[in-house]
Amino acid sequence: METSGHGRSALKRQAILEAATSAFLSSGYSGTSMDDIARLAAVSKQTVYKHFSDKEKLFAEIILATTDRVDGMVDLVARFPADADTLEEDLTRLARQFLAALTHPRVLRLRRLVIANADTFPELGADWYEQGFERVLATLAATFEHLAGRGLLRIDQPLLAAHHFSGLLLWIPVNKAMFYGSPQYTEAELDHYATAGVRAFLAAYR
Amino acid sequence: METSGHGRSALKRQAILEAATSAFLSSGYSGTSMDDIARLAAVSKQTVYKHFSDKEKLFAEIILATTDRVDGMVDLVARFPADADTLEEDLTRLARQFLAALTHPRVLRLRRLVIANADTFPELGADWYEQGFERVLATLAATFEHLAGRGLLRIDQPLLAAHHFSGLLLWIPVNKAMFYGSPQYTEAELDHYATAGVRAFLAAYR
DNA sequence: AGTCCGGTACTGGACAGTCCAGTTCACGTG
DNA sequence: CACGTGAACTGGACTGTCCAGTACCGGACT
Repeated sequence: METSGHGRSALKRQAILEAATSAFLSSGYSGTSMDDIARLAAVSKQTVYKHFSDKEKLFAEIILATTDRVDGMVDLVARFPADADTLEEDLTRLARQFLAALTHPRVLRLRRLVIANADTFPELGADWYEQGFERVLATLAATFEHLAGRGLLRIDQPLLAAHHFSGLLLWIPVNKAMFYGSPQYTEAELDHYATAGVRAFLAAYR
Repeated sequence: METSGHGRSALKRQAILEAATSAFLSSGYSGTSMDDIARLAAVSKQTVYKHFSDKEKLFAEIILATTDRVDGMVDLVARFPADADTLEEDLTRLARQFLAALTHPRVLRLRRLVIANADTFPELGADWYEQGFERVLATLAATFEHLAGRGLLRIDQPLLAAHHFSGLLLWIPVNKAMFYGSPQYTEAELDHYATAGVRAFLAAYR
């Protein structure tokens, strides 16, 4: 079974995945019917069932597919420059990119979707957290440890520091976004969260 | 309509509320049927509908009823002692109580329930956040401002400091709990989160 | 002509909300 | 202390709707 071929079948499969993703994201798991998905993909329901044995499998595939996208974020963190002169500036830029990534409406809705169905699909929530979040945090911890080795930061528990870094940045906007529909943050707001968070982080860990 | 009377009707109403709460908390909104609730309350379905016009109203009432419980937390924060000698100790105790309150399994499940249905019941999510979370944060900000006035903390934006305080403490455990079923944290883990978070906070804000 | 594939109609089950016929309970009256 | 009365409650049947998953048919391509 090829995942990105160009045959008719592969194209239909792709169309179904895209339709299902957008449907699940905007209406939730139980709010989306297989008929909706088929209609949106311009495909018969039969074809949907030919590619995915049931609704749960389709849902799981969509959620897990999104964990690839954290690779970019991991690279970003891994390539963080260790330059004493521009540390605050560099950290702020990194923070800003964190915030942009995690307050992206699509990511927020995905997050809500996973949380909402964590009871029904326990392994999905765990996978998402481990493959997505913990991977970034581990990389960030390694980066901090490296910076500490150069004497740029004073850190004894790198992973804890990484948690604190993200907590300072993300708690407010992400938390709020979970309870409200999906507030679009302005650039200025995100800049403010980034600079304030980094300032507090450096005050604590430099 | 008395809310806590002892008449037959009031007792039934109470039974329905309790049954519905536990059903919704363990099975979610759409996973709970009105028949389930009636059965669990040992009451006829008709009686349920006599007290609550429909499922949405019943759900809303349950969620909003829980916002009262933050009063205790608000009091706790408002009565925070301004003593220079024991500041770290006092803050750690407060942090520990925050953590205990927010990692209580019931609170976590409630939180998931609200987030999961924030699309369907937008005003519920907003209310919960504002009546619950923001109230505590505002009180905490006022307390910090007071401490800053006494020279115990160095704070220019009290509300931001309150956000940072809670972010340092809660981001890890709450975030994780959203994605996993409901991990029971040990006392030792919570102590660790509290002391580490407070240490970082004081390093940044003292 | 045979084989595959997509569309449509169907099945079985769940569930919100209604209706009704009969029962229990609280309570004031004789 | 009986008795009657009205309100609240019960059990269950019923309607209309929605939906996951399946069966079947007719047309296209080979």
